[in-house]
Amino acid sequence: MSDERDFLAAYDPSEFPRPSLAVDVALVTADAGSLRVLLIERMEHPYSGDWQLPGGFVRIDESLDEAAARVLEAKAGVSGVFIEQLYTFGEVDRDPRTRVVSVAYYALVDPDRLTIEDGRVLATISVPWSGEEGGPVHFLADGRPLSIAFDHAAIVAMVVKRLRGKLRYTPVGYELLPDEFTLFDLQRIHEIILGESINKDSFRRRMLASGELAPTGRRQEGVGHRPAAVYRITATGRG
Amino acid sequence: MSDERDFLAAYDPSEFPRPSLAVDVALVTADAGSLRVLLIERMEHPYSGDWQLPGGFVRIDESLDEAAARVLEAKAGVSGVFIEQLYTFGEVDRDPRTRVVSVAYYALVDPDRLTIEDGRVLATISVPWSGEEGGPVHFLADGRPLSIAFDHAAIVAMVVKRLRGKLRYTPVGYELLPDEFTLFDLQRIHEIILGESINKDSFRRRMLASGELAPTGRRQEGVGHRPAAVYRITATGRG
DNA sequence: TGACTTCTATGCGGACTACATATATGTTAG
DNA sequence: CTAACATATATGTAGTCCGCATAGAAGTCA
Repeated sequence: MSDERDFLAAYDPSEFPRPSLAVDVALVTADAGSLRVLLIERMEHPYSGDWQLPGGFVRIDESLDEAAARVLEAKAGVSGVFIEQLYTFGEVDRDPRTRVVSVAYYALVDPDRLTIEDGRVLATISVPWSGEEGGPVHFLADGRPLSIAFDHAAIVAMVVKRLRGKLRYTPVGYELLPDEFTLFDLQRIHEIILGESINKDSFRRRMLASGELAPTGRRQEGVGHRPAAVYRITATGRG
Repeated sequence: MSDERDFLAAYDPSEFPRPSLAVDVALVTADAGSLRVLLIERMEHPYSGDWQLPGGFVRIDESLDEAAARVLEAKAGVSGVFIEQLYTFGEVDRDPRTRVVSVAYYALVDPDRLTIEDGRVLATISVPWSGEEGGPVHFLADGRPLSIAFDHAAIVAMVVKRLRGKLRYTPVGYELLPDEFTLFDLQRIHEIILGESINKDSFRRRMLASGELAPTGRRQEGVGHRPAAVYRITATGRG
């Protein structure tokens, strides 16, 4: 039984080399007809000039969830948003410098709550596959392709797949909207995530029947046509 | 920017303490009307006498998937089965000895392919919640409750939740059956995973319409009633 | 040979969705 | 002030899928 030796290694870090442990966070938004993700420009080797997700090493005295929230706050200035663990990436050569295993998280936020600082970009995610097939995705800023560091493109690809999967049975779209919204706003979010158009009437009926929406009594103003009713989420929808 | 300091820590393990990284594997089977999971009795402090999942530390030169497969082979004698990453558990105090972050995997296997050695048990998983609510699960061996080490009960609870979720849109049940099976065998697997009975006719129609089943032309033998047709999985079902 | 058990096939009603049509309610142009 | 316009909202209809019920088929066993 090698358990004993393994535990010595765990107690004494100098005994056996162990992987470093990091978190990377994909901060995702839906805007202008596309999913978008916050990327940071790398200034150092390796992948200098490429773009990466906000990330950082896990400290010895914080949980993974805490590390992800800390990284999101420190490198994207965002806190208090929906954030969830996605998957852990552990290929041996995913970081050319040293062995780094990364626990990937994704966060969802209303684009109005974001401010983009220097050296950051809210890249458009281009998804060349439909449904939940999976596959690579591409990144654009101002219409030009971005080069992505490490395996971070694969992380974002998995986020898209996860979002599409969750949308079939969970009210994930609300996290990408402000507190109050119209049914069409919500439909637009669903269409952006799924990458396909949705039948308007079915969508309305489904959403209103779900019990997750509560009318505020208010309506849109100054929209040049009949104003839509404004809704917010019920407690059950938020759970 | 503290990246520089963090990277020094990554390069020089003695600079900053870093979490240990382990994998734990829940080897799951369906038998005798219940989901079951392989547990190993602990012989040492902490949790001496309690039961745990097969697990081990991730080596510096192997990927997470490789580590999980190695652990499953070394501690359960099983290889070549379905295995998939589940979730990464990283609460600070989940191991009282030292900080250990664990990437949990789950594996599915036909019970006939298992041999249970000394100090192991194929525990029955008792699930006191329905649907995909989630919540705690309990473990029984020979009708008596087992005490579970670390957070491994929570890991298995998440496996059950994941299986129920996957079953709605994926042919996960095949992994728990031998190569050839009847429709009722498959239905029994689904019922065990979901924890509720399924309408027989709807299930038949749904499965046959899915295109994932191919009749072998053979039938059951010596069953005391009309024998059921024997099926195997098509290529699309296996993907 | 006939009773018995389970498999297999078919029919029917309800629930849900996609698509089509009709009506309501605001803005804007003349 | 009124009519054109645009979109929201409501209603209707056909197709699909699921659950339930019924009936026939194909084995074993007394």
